[in-house]
Amino acid sequence: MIIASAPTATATPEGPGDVAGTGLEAELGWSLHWVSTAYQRAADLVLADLPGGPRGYQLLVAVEDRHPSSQLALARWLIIDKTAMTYLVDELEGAGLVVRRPDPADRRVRQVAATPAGRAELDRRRRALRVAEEQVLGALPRPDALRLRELLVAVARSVGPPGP
Amino acid sequence: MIIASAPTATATPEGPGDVAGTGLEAELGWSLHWVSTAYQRAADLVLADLPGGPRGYQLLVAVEDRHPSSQLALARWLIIDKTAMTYLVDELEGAGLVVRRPDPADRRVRQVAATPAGRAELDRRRRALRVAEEQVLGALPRPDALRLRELLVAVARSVGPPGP
DNA sequence: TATTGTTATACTCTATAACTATA
DNA sequence: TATAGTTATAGAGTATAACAATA
Repeated sequence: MIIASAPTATATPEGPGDVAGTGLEAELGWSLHWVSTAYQRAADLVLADLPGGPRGYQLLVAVEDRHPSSQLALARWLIIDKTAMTYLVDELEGAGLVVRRPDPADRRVRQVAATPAGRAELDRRRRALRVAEEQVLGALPRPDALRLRELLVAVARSVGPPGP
Repeated sequence: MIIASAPTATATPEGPGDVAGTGLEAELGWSLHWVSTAYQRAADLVLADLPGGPRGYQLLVAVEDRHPSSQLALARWLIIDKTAMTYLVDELEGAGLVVRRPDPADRRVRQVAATPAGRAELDRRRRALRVAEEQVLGALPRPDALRLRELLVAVARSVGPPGP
Protein backbone atom coordinates (compact mmCIF):
# COMPACT_ATOMS: atom_id res chain seq x y z
CA MET A 1 0.00 0.00 0.00
CA ILE A 2 1.12 3.46 -0.83
CA ILE A 3 1.20 5.99 1.92
CA ALA A 4 -1.49 8.48 1.12
CA SER A 5 -1.74 11.19 3.66
CA ALA A 6 -4.09 14.03 3.00
CA PRO A 7 -2.85 17.18 1.36
CA THR A 8 -2.88 20.19 3.60
CA ALA A 9 -4.70 23.33 2.70
CA THR A 10 -1.59 25.04 1.39
CA ALA A 11 -0.51 22.19 -0.85
CA THR A 12 -0.58 24.12 -4.07
CA PRO A 13 2.09 23.17 -6.58
CA GLU A 14 5.20 25.11 -5.73
CA GLY A 15 7.67 26.77 -8.00
CA PRO A 16 10.79 24.84 -8.87
CA GLY A 17 12.94 27.05 -6.70
CA ASP A 18 10.96 26.12 -3.64
CA VAL A 19 12.15 23.60 -1.12
CA ALA A 20 9.39 21.23 -0.06
CA GLY A 21 7.64 22.98 2.78
CA THR A 22 6.05 21.55 5.86
CA GLY A 23 2.71 20.91 4.22
CA LEU A 24 4.13 18.65 1.56
CA GLU A 25 6.02 16.04 3.54
CA ALA A 26 3.81 13.22 2.48
CA GLU A 27 2.74 14.60 -0.84
CA LEU A 28 4.74 12.16 -2.91
CA GLY A 29 3.04 9.25 -1.22
CA TRP A 30 -0.30 10.94 -1.53
CA SER A 31 -0.05 11.78 -5.21
CA LEU A 32 1.56 8.48 -6.14
CA HIS A 33 -1.24 6.70 -4.34
CA TRP A 34 -4.01 8.47 -6.20
CA VAL A 35 -2.41 8.33 -9.61
CA SER A 36 -1.69 4.64 -9.15
CA THR A 37 -5.19 3.97 -7.89
CA ALA A 38 -6.74 5.75 -10.85
CA TYR A 39 -4.58 3.82 -13.27
CA GLN A 40 -5.39 0.55 -11.57
CA ARG A 41 -9.09 1.22 -11.67
CA ALA A 42 -8.90 1.96 -15.37
CA ALA A 43 -6.67 -1.03 -16.09
CA ASP A 44 -8.84 -3.37 -14.04
CA LEU A 45 -11.82 -2.44 -16.17
CA VAL A 46 -9.87 -3.26 -19.29
CA LEU A 47 -8.48 -6.53 -17.93
CA ALA A 48 -11.21 -7.81 -15.63
CA ASP A 49 -12.47 -10.41 -18.11
CA LEU A 50 -9.03 -11.54 -19.24
CA PRO A 51 -8.09 -14.94 -17.82
CA GLY A 52 -5.70 -14.24 -14.98
CA GLY A 53 -6.75 -10.59 -14.90
CA PRO A 54 -3.97 -7.98 -14.69
CA ARG A 55 -1.51 -10.74 -13.83
CA GLY A 56 -2.51 -12.60 -16.92
CA TYR A 57 -1.82 -9.52 -18.99
CA GLN A 58 1.60 -9.07 -17.46
CA LEU A 59 2.35 -12.68 -18.24
CA LEU A 60 1.31 -12.30 -21.87
CA VAL A 61 3.48 -9.22 -22.24
CA ALA A 62 6.46 -10.94 -20.68
CA VAL A 63 6.03 -14.05 -22.80
CA GLU A 64 5.80 -12.06 -26.01
CA ASP A 65 8.49 -9.48 -25.30
CA ARG A 66 11.03 -11.62 -23.49
CA HIS A 67 10.45 -15.24 -24.47
CA PRO A 68 11.46 -16.45 -21.03
CA SER A 69 13.20 -19.79 -20.94
CA SER A 70 11.10 -21.32 -18.18
CA GLN A 71 8.19 -20.78 -15.84
CA LEU A 72 10.69 -20.00 -13.14
CA ALA A 73 12.36 -17.28 -15.20
CA LEU A 74 8.91 -15.86 -15.87
CA ALA A 75 8.03 -15.91 -12.19
CA ARG A 76 11.23 -14.12 -11.28
CA TRP A 77 10.68 -11.45 -13.90
CA LEU A 78 7.15 -10.80 -12.73
CA ILE A 79 8.19 -11.13 -9.09
CA ILE A 80 5.57 -13.65 -8.24
CA ASP A 81 6.03 -16.99 -6.54
CA LYS A 82 6.61 -20.05 -8.69
CA THR A 83 3.60 -21.67 -7.05
CA ALA A 84 1.36 -18.79 -8.10
CA MET A 85 2.87 -19.05 -11.56
CA THR A 86 1.60 -22.59 -11.85
CA TYR A 87 -1.99 -21.51 -11.23
CA LEU A 88 -1.67 -18.50 -13.50
CA VAL A 89 -0.32 -20.51 -16.42
CA ASP A 90 -3.02 -23.11 -15.80
CA GLU A 91 -5.66 -20.44 -16.23
CA LEU A 92 -4.20 -18.93 -19.37
CA GLU A 93 -3.54 -22.31 -20.89
CA GLY A 94 -7.10 -23.37 -20.13
CA ALA A 95 -8.30 -20.32 -22.03
CA GLY A 96 -6.09 -21.18 -24.98
CA LEU A 97 -3.96 -18.05 -24.72
CA VAL A 98 -0.67 -19.78 -23.98
CA VAL A 99 0.77 -23.27 -24.24
CA ARG A 100 3.30 -25.12 -22.13
CA ARG A 101 6.02 -26.83 -24.11
CA PRO A 102 8.55 -29.15 -22.51
CA ASP A 103 12.09 -27.96 -23.13
CA PRO A 104 13.78 -30.70 -25.18
CA ALA A 105 17.13 -29.85 -23.64
CA ASP A 106 15.95 -30.10 -20.02
CA ARG A 107 12.84 -32.07 -19.40
CA ARG A 108 12.22 -30.46 -16.02
CA VAL A 109 11.57 -27.16 -17.72
CA ARG A 110 8.33 -25.95 -19.30
CA GLN A 111 8.52 -23.15 -21.79
CA VAL A 112 5.48 -20.91 -22.01
CA ALA A 113 4.52 -19.46 -25.37
CA ALA A 114 1.61 -17.37 -26.54
CA THR A 115 -0.83 -18.90 -28.99
CA PRO A 116 -2.11 -16.89 -31.96
CA ALA A 117 -5.23 -16.26 -29.90
CA GLY A 118 -3.05 -15.07 -27.03
CA ARG A 119 -1.19 -12.67 -29.28
CA ALA A 120 -4.43 -11.29 -30.67
CA GLU A 121 -5.82 -10.87 -27.18
CA LEU A 122 -2.65 -9.10 -26.08
CA ASP A 123 -2.86 -6.65 -28.94
CA ARG A 124 -6.46 -5.81 -28.14
CA ARG A 125 -5.72 -5.25 -24.47
CA ARG A 126 -2.66 -3.18 -25.20
CA ARG A 127 -4.69 -0.82 -27.31
CA ALA A 128 -7.39 -0.57 -24.65
CA LEU A 129 -4.80 0.15 -21.99
CA ARG A 130 -3.34 2.94 -24.05
CA VAL A 131 -6.74 4.59 -24.07
CA ALA A 132 -7.02 4.08 -20.32
CA GLU A 133 -3.67 5.77 -19.79
CA GLU A 134 -4.78 8.78 -21.72
CA GLN A 135 -7.87 9.04 -19.55
CA VAL A 136 -5.78 9.00 -16.40
CA LEU A 137 -3.47 11.72 -17.66
CA GLY A 138 -6.31 13.54 -19.35
CA ALA A 139 -6.20 16.52 -17.04
CA LEU A 140 -2.71 17.43 -18.18
CA PRO A 141 -1.90 19.32 -21.34
CA ARG A 142 -0.21 16.88 -23.69
CA PRO A 143 3.32 18.25 -23.24
CA ASP A 144 2.95 17.92 -19.49
CA ALA A 145 1.64 14.38 -19.80
CA LEU A 146 4.62 13.43 -21.93
CA ARG A 147 6.99 15.08 -19.50
CA LEU A 148 5.41 13.18 -16.62
CA ARG A 149 5.90 9.90 -18.47
CA GLU A 150 9.53 10.76 -19.10
CA LEU A 151 10.21 11.59 -15.49
CA LEU A 152 8.45 8.50 -14.22
CA VAL A 153 10.45 6.35 -16.60
CA ALA A 154 13.68 7.95 -15.43
CA VAL A 155 12.87 7.25 -11.81
CA ALA A 156 11.63 3.75 -12.57
CA ARG A 157 14.88 2.95 -14.34
CA SER A 158 16.87 4.08 -11.34
CA VAL A 159 14.89 2.36 -8.63
CA GLY A 160 14.65 -0.99 -9.94
CA PRO A 161 13.12 -3.20 -12.48
CA PRO A 162 15.12 -6.39 -12.14
CA GLY A 163 17.88 -6.34 -14.70
CA PRO A 164 17.37 -8.15 -18.01
CA MET B 1 -1.85 -4.20 -8.52
CA ILE B 2 -0.31 -1.93 -11.10
CA ILE B 3 0.15 -3.27 -14.57
CA ALA B 4 3.86 -3.52 -15.09
CA SER B 5 4.78 -4.78 -18.45
CA ALA B 6 8.38 -4.78 -19.45
CA PRO B 7 9.82 -1.88 -21.36
CA THR B 8 10.86 -2.67 -24.85
CA ALA B 9 14.34 -2.07 -26.10
CA THR B 10 13.51 1.24 -27.72
CA ALA B 11 11.80 2.74 -24.70
CA THR B 12 14.05 5.72 -24.35
CA PRO B 13 12.41 8.91 -23.12
CA GLU B 14 10.95 10.71 -26.06
CA GLY B 15 10.88 14.35 -26.85
CA PRO B 16 7.75 16.27 -25.96
CA GLY B 17 6.73 16.53 -29.57
CA ASP B 18 6.65 12.80 -29.93
CA VAL B 19 3.46 10.83 -29.89
CA ALA B 20 3.73 7.70 -27.77
CA GLY B 21 5.09 5.05 -30.09
CA THR B 22 4.33 1.37 -30.22
CA GLY B 23 7.01 0.40 -27.73
CA LEU B 24 5.54 2.50 -24.98
CA GLU B 25 1.97 1.26 -24.73
CA ALA B 26 2.33 -0.06 -21.26
CA GLU B 27 5.02 2.30 -20.09
CA LEU B 28 2.83 4.30 -17.77
CA GLY B 29 1.80 1.17 -15.92
CA TRP B 30 5.35 -0.04 -15.88
CA SER B 31 6.91 3.13 -14.55
CA LEU B 32 4.11 3.80 -12.10
CA HIS B 33 4.52 0.30 -10.80
CA TRP B 34 8.21 0.59 -10.16
CA VAL B 35 8.14 4.07 -8.72
CA SER B 36 5.30 3.09 -6.43
CA THR B 37 7.03 -0.11 -5.42
CA ALA B 38 10.23 1.74 -4.59
CA TYR B 39 8.36 4.28 -2.53
CA GLN B 40 6.44 1.58 -0.73
CA ARG B 41 9.57 -0.34 0.10
CA ALA B 42 11.16 2.78 1.54
CA ALA B 43 8.02 3.78 3.42
CA ASP B 44 7.51 0.29 4.80
CA LEU B 45 10.97 0.41 6.30
CA VAL B 46 10.15 3.68 7.98
CA LEU B 47 6.73 2.55 9.21
CA ALA B 48 7.15 -1.16 9.85
CA ASP B 49 7.40 -0.79 13.61
CA LEU B 50 4.64 1.79 13.90
CA PRO B 51 1.44 0.33 15.34
CA GLY B 52 -0.88 -0.18 12.40
CA GLY B 53 2.01 0.16 9.99
CA PRO B 54 1.47 2.38 6.94
CA ARG B 55 -2.26 2.43 7.67
CA GLY B 56 -1.56 3.63 11.18
CA TYR B 57 0.49 6.45 9.75
CA GLN B 58 -2.26 7.48 7.39
CA LEU B 59 -4.67 7.49 10.28
CA LEU B 60 -2.41 9.70 12.39
CA VAL B 61 -2.03 12.15 9.52
CA ALA B 62 -5.76 12.27 8.93
CA VAL B 63 -6.55 12.73 12.60
CA GLU B 64 -4.08 15.56 12.97
CA ASP B 65 -4.75 17.36 9.69
CA ARG B 66 -8.48 16.91 9.42
CA HIS B 67 -9.86 16.27 12.90
CA PRO B 68 -12.52 13.94 11.54
CA SER B 69 -15.78 13.99 13.41
CA SER B 70 -16.13 10.22 13.75
CA GLN B 71 -14.51 6.88 13.03
CA LEU B 72 -16.82 6.57 10.08
CA ALA B 73 -15.71 9.88 8.60
CA LEU B 74 -12.14 8.73 9.09
CA ALA B 75 -12.84 5.42 7.38
CA ARG B 76 -14.43 7.15 4.41
CA TRP B 77 -11.52 9.55 4.03
CA LEU B 78 -8.97 6.74 4.13
CA ILE B 79 -11.21 4.53 1.99
CA ILE B 80 -11.08 1.61 4.32
CA ASP B 81 -13.99 -0.31 5.72
CA LYS B 82 -15.46 0.78 9.03
CA THR B 83 -14.80 -2.70 10.36
CA ALA B 84 -11.11 -2.44 9.55
CA MET B 85 -11.14 0.98 11.16
CA THR B 86 -12.21 -0.57 14.45
CA TYR B 87 -9.17 -2.86 14.51
CA LEU B 88 -6.84 -0.10 13.42
CA VAL B 89 -7.99 2.32 16.09
CA ASP B 90 -7.77 -0.49 18.63
CA GLU B 91 -4.13 -0.99 17.78
CA LEU B 92 -3.19 2.67 17.88
CA GLU B 93 -5.15 3.24 21.07
CA GLY B 94 -3.47 0.24 22.66
CA ALA B 95 -0.13 1.83 21.83
CA GLY B 96 -1.20 5.12 23.37
CA LEU B 97 -0.99 7.08 20.13
CA VAL B 98 -4.67 7.99 19.88
CA VAL B 99 -7.67 8.05 22.18
CA ARG B 100 -11.32 7.46 21.51
CA ARG B 101 -13.61 10.07 23.00
CA PRO B 102 -17.39 9.71 22.98
CA ASP B 103 -19.05 12.61 21.22
CA PRO B 104 -21.16 14.36 23.85
CA ALA B 105 -23.67 15.43 21.21
CA ASP B 106 -24.21 11.92 19.82
CA ARG B 107 -23.29 9.04 22.02
CA ARG B 108 -23.08 6.61 19.14
CA VAL B 109 -20.08 8.46 17.78
CA ARG B 110 -16.45 8.07 18.84
CA GLN B 111 -14.09 10.86 18.04
CA VAL B 112 -10.49 9.85 17.52
CA ALA B 113 -7.75 12.22 18.64
CA ALA B 114 -3.98 11.95 18.72
CA THR B 115 -2.26 11.91 22.08
CA PRO B 116 0.90 13.96 22.65
CA ALA B 117 2.81 10.71 22.11
CA GLY B 118 0.92 10.21 18.87
CA ARG B 119 1.79 13.68 17.64
CA ALA B 120 5.45 13.19 18.50
CA GLU B 121 5.47 9.86 16.72
CA LEU B 122 3.82 11.42 13.68
CA ASP B 123 6.44 14.16 13.51
CA ARG B 124 9.27 11.65 13.66
CA ARG B 125 7.78 9.48 10.94
CA ARG B 126 7.02 12.43 8.71
CA ARG B 127 10.62 13.49 8.79
CA ALA B 128 11.82 9.97 8.08
CA LEU B 129 9.40 9.69 5.17
CA ARG B 130 10.69 12.91 3.68
CA VAL B 131 14.15 11.39 3.62
CA ALA B 132 12.75 8.26 2.02
CA GLU B 133 11.08 10.31 -0.69
CA GLU B 134 14.34 11.98 -1.53
CA GLN B 135 16.00 8.62 -1.89
CA VAL B 136 13.33 7.45 -4.32
CA LEU B 137 13.67 10.55 -6.47
CA GLY B 138 17.41 10.70 -5.91
CA ALA B 139 18.27 9.90 -9.50
CA LEU B 140 16.61 13.06 -10.75
CA PRO B 141 18.20 16.50 -10.67
CA ARG B 142 16.33 18.54 -8.09
CA PRO B 143 14.38 20.68 -10.58
CA ASP B 144 13.17 17.52 -12.31
CA ALA B 145 12.19 15.96 -9.01
CA LEU B 146 10.15 19.03 -8.11
CA ARG B 147 8.55 19.06 -11.53
CA LEU B 148 7.62 15.40 -11.15
CA ARG B 149 5.99 16.11 -7.81
CA GLU B 150 4.02 18.96 -9.35
CA LEU B 151 2.77 16.87 -12.23
CA LEU B 152 1.82 13.98 -10.00
CA VAL B 153 -0.10 16.31 -7.73
CA ALA B 154 -1.93 17.78 -10.69
CA VAL B 155 -2.99 14.35 -11.90
CA ALA B 156 -3.86 13.18 -8.39
CA ARG B 157 -6.12 16.19 -7.91
CA SER B 158 -7.93 15.43 -11.13
CA VAL B 159 -8.42 11.70 -10.66
CA GLY B 160 -9.75 11.62 -7.33
CA PRO B 161 -9.04 12.04 -3.72
CA PRO B 162 -12.49 12.17 -2.17
CA GLY B 163 -13.46 15.76 -1.81
CA PRO B 164 -12.91 17.56 1.47
C1' DT C 1 22.53 -33.43 -4.19
C1' DA C 2 20.25 -29.56 -6.56
C1' DT C 3 16.51 -27.72 -9.51
C1' DT C 4 11.80 -27.34 -12.03
C1' DG C 5 7.34 -27.69 -11.41
C1' DT C 6 3.21 -29.34 -8.81
C1' DT C 7 0.18 -29.93 -4.93
C1' DA C 8 -1.51 -29.12 -0.32
C1' DT C 9 -1.66 -26.19 3.56
C1' DA C 10 -1.52 -22.01 6.34
C1' DC C 11 -1.61 -17.22 6.92
C1' DT C 12 -2.86 -12.40 6.01
C1' DC C 13 -6.13 -8.89 4.33
C1' DT C 14 -10.22 -7.60 3.09
C1' DA C 15 -15.11 -7.89 2.57
C1' DT C 16 -19.78 -9.44 4.33
C1' DA C 17 -23.14 -10.09 7.69
C1' DA C 18 -25.10 -9.91 12.11
C1' DC C 19 -25.40 -7.67 16.47
C1' DT C 20 -25.51 -3.46 20.16
C1' DA C 21 -26.39 0.96 21.43
C1' DT C 22 -27.96 4.98 20.43
C1' DA C 23 -30.78 8.40 17.57
C1' DT D 1 -36.43 3.01 11.20
C1' DA D 2 -31.73 4.45 10.48
C1' DT D 3 -26.86 5.11 11.92
C1' DA D 4 -22.08 4.39 14.57
C1' DG D 5 -19.50 1.05 16.11
C1' DT D 6 -18.30 -3.78 17.22
C1' DT D 7 -17.76 -8.68 16.55
C1' DA D 8 -17.64 -12.97 13.97
C1' DT D 9 -17.21 -15.25 9.69
C1' DA D 10 -15.94 -16.14 5.00
C1' DG D 11 -13.40 -15.21 0.95
C1' DA D 12 -9.29 -13.87 -2.11
C1' DG D 13 -4.53 -13.56 -2.52
C1' DT D 14 -0.10 -14.87 -1.02
C1' DA D 15 3.42 -17.43 1.16
C1' DT D 16 5.34 -21.96 3.11
C1' DA D 17 6.33 -26.75 2.90
C1' DA D 18 6.44 -31.19 1.08
C1' DC D 19 6.59 -33.92 -3.03
C1' DA D 20 7.71 -35.97 -7.96
C1' DA D 21 10.53 -35.79 -11.92
C1' DT D 22 14.79 -34.77 -13.81
C1' DA D 23 19.52 -33.06 -13.88
